Amino acid sequence: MAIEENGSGTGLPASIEAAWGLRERRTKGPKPGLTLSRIVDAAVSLAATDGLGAVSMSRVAADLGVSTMSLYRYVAAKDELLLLMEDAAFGTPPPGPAPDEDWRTGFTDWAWALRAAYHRNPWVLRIPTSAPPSTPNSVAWMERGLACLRDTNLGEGAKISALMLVSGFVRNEARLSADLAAAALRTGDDTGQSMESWARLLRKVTDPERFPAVTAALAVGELDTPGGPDDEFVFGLARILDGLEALVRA
Amino acid sequence: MAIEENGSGTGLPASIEAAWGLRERRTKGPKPGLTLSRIVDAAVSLAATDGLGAVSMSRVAADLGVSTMSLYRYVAAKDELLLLMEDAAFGTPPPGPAPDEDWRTGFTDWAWALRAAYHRNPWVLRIPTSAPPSTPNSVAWMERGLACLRDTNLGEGAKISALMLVSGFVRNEARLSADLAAAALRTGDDTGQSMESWARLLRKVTDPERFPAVTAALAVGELDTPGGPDDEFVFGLARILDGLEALVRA
DNA sequence: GCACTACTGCGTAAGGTATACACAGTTCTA
DNA sequence: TAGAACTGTGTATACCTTACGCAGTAGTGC
Repeated sequence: MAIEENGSGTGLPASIEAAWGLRERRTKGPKPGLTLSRIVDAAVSLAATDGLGAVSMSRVAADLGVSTMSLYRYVAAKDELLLLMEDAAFGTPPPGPAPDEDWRTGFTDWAWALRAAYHRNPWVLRIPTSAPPSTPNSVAWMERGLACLRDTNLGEGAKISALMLVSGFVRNEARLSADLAAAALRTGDDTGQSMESWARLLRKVTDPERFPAVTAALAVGELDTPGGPDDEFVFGLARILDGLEALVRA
Repeated sequence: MAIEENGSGTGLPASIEAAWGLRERRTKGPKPGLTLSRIVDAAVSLAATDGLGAVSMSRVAADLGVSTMSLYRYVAAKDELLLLMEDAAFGTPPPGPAPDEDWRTGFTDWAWALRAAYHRNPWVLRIPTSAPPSTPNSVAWMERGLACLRDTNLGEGAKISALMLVSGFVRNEARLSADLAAAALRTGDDTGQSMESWARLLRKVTDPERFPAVTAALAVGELDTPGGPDDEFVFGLARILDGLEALVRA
């Protein structure tokens, strides 16, 4: 990602500044035939249909009917395009909490909304992360999350820590279930049975002597009947929010 | 990742079965000049010095003094090599909890040890994840984690959920601090100041009207003085374990 | 000892990737 | 109207993974 020193001094790449609405376009040369958002949209729909692996500069350009290199007039490197794709995938966050809403219900809604965004765009999870959030929608999501914690007695640092804790959890959980779904697709099972096939694998490979705890877990057979697909998420979120609540009450 | 149907029927790729010690080697042809572990070691030390991006099949082969294609006699695809690299990076987990140890202290130690493993091998965080853990050391780490929860009243499903919750948190936290360190390296700040430079960026870009909560957080200035590098980890782990403890006590 | 078989390592090549650079054409500004 | 600035594009480079076929080697069965 090329960070060039430009007038605005944000240290952001030019394309990201453009996404923020800074950086008015120069009026000199020929009118651009493309827009940053048209490029990003094309890349996003490509990722949605064929996966992130299908997103190459040439493929995106071909879908837009332009040459590969013309994309580089809008984006300095592929990294930047990926960053913008991520921003587009998240979109505008849902409205913040109602004025007198309990912080916990607001925060819970926020977490579920974030999870839904990942589920809508699972390819986002395959984008290699590079830096703290700096794109408009990412920061907007952050804003909404922080707003939920507004009326707690947490310090600002703690609020941000709590936010990172929950958003990290959501991302992780989404990644896990996406991996599970992908593995299921590879082995041909349907998604519900992929936990089961993992359990079957572990049973074949773990010896009870060396892996007593794993063996015990497998013995109960709870792994084979995974229950609803939301269970893992519900469990983890409840634990984290319980832990936060203990802190807020203190 | 090519999954071929072989005798053992684990559904695992041949190289991973070899890592488990299944699959005795055939004695027919010429003696192999390489070993799986020599290949993995070379790849790991390459990643350690030059980053995961430097790990290409040709580069690894060159470091071993063999041709690129000979690696494919030991590994069916690069994915498999990456999986084995990850397994090697984690290594054998520390011993499990003492017999009468409190679950919480044992679990805490486990989380810190996992974090240390990530910090020793930050390139692991750049490996795209693909499936639930199925390599020897990964499962061994899982075993040790589950062992900590042995004497709690949690169901086996809940134990696994708790394990995934904590291990996901650790991974996420490690990824975050690695990203921060990488960003700092890009901008030339030292690592301690990278939070500060992120705050500076946000200040430039967020307008108080649209982003009141973010602005408030920035105003306090707590972001600029990040405290110790462990703070975020300590905070998150404490919250999660508090949440788990509430469940265990109930 | 000899054929057979299975295996190893390697050279070549195909098809993909990102992107540096030069160049022609276009549009606004002085 | 000249010049500057900007756009799109073609070409070229330097990578990448990996499919395939071939030559050589080490055991096995006769």
